[in-house]
Amino acid sequence: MSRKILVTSALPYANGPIHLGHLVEYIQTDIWVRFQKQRGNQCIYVCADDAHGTPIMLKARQEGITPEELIERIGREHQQDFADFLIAFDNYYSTHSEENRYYSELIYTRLKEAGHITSRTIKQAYDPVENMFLPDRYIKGECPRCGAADQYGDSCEVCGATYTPADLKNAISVVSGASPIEKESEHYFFRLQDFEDMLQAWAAGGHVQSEVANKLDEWFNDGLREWDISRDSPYFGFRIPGTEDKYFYVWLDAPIGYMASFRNWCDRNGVDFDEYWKPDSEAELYHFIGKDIVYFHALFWPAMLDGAGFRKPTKICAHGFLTVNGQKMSKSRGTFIMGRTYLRHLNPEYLRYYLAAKLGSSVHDLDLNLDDFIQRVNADLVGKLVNIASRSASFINKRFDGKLADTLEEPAMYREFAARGEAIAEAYEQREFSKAIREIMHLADQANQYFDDRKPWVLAKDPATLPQVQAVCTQTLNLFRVLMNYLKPVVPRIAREAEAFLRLEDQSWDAARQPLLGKTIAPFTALATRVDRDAVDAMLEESKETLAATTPPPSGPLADNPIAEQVEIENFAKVDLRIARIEDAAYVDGADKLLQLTLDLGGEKRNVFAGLRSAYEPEQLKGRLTVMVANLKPRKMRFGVSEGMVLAAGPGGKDLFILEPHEGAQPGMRVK
RNA sequence: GGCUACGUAGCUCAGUUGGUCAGAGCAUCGCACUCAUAAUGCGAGGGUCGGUAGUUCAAAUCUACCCGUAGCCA
Repeated sequence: MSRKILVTSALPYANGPIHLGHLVEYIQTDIWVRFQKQRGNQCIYVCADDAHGTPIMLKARQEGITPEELIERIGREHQQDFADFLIAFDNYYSTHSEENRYYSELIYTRLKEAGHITSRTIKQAYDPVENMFLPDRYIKGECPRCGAADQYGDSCEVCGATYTPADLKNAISVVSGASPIEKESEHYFFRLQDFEDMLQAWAAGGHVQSEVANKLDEWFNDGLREWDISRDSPYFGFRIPGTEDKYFYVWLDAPIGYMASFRNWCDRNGVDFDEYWKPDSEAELYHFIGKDIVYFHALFWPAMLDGAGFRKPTKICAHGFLTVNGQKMSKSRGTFIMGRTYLRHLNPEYLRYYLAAKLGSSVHDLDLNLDDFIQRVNADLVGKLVNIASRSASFINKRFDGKLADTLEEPAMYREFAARGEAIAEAYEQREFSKAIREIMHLADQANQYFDDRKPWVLAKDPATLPQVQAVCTQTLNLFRVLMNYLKPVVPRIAREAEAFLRLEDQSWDAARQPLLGKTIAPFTALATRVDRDAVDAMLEESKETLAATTPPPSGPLADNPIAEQVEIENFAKVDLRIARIEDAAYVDGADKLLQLTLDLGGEKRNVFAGLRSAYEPEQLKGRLTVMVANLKPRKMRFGVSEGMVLAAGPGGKDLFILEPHEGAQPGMRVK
């Protein structure tokens, strides 16, 4: 009997492009879904862009467009990337949709009515310039433990300390550069602890991997706490019903996006949504996710569903992270590879094959070793598998007009190949893709051995044995056909081309039980070409370049010191800037930062103390023109009175650069 | 810091409950073959299974500690 299965991959965030790390998950899910469909199950694969939250709001602002415009563009790019990697979603949607608003409000309302929502006032970091509350990642400062500069508000990347934004020294808002203040606000909370017993029972019921269950036990032992689900305006998201300026935290409506995307698909395909989501649903629900978001999917999500009267997931399938050449993906090494960059140089099915060959059901990280990738794809896919068809088809095409023999040369062997299908299917079902691939390649070895043993190239030389050649090659092509069928979820396009070559329709899993006999096949054309090392190198090179070009360094002058509030021109006019000649410059006794400058304003002389000593020798400055604030109120300092200031740029230390006018400017001229 | 994983031949990985478990593929070397996209077949070399100490008749497999790697700490 055919199963009903709804499958999701985690929703990619709509603020940047898909990279190879993302693709592990979509490829893993897609292979599993294609397998289920090939087995004859009703399997629906939905996904969507995760389109809400502060980062999207700010990125849109930075680009000078609306959040809607941003998520529309990113969503389009995501879908194109997925399509080109042969990820076959049944529906790809967005969390910024009416269906999602509906289900978010519905779930929230039901949770609230059941008493699972509370509210209270909390203190939070607030940007007084931008008038917005700041997530931890939007506050930077010095680590309170080790003093490292430029650390985020939640933890220190240098020493690993964790803390709250209030602990940071010299904290600034990344958005405006202002010092954050603490401000109170009412927040809404989801009482996760109400679901502790239910979650413990659920987690013990085989719905998560053992490693994940361990992790959950740890969390259970710590005790579950309520979850902050509201954010204050301004926020790009859904407003919470019954409030004026509170929004659902993006992580509340993101998983609900699974339902919304499915609902959207149901409405267009006449399928009953409730059949899949009602509490006693017989349909299966699988969520493929990265191990970093287990918390949301194995605690909050089942609790929300349970509390709102929906079914819980059948299984949470968490996978590990992708490393490249044994290390975290790195921009400087060129191993932070975008999906699009890969596609410009390499065949998507090769990545699918390589990842499948290494993917199991555990949460282990997996490594894309590029040397191994080249060898593996060339040896397995081209040398072993496709070669089986290539070497046997040439005889059938040349000697027998493309016609297969009427009987198999070794039927027992064929039956054995067909019988292995169940074990391979079981490996796919359990998400042990690497095991399935090992099995398939082991069979491919046997097919090559068989062909070698029969030596059709020898038999073909003697007219008496020529008929045996047809039998041997028919046997071999039949073996190839079985193997290709087993590998079809992984390399759908190659499999489709193989089907075309064998003049077959789209093959179900069991189709290969019946051998192909007596039929005429098409001429063989190359199904896969070898990976060229130059293409891999070019991809790495391009990854270095595009990242250098497209992603501005996170700490540039504008990021470190954002542009200040607007001022009226009258305010600017109050500042009297003049060209001045540095007539003399000298060190100041007892001051390690200052230089004493004597400035000539074209008649009038000024004495100015400037903090330039770390960057300039007095001799470098003498005789130069610069710009000074001429009407600055004189200020008495320990070393004398400073009558103005010169203009310079830079963060300080050696990096200070005084302004200098173009040729022709005269001391005393006003700058405006 | 606490916790969770992981550390097996040059590379990528298998190794169910401790007893032919020291393996596979690729890479390397030798031989064979020439049908095939120089693709295949046969064979060989290569690891004291991160380290140390235990439990046991017996440990890659269990325990403790240490070293290294990755992640989580809402």
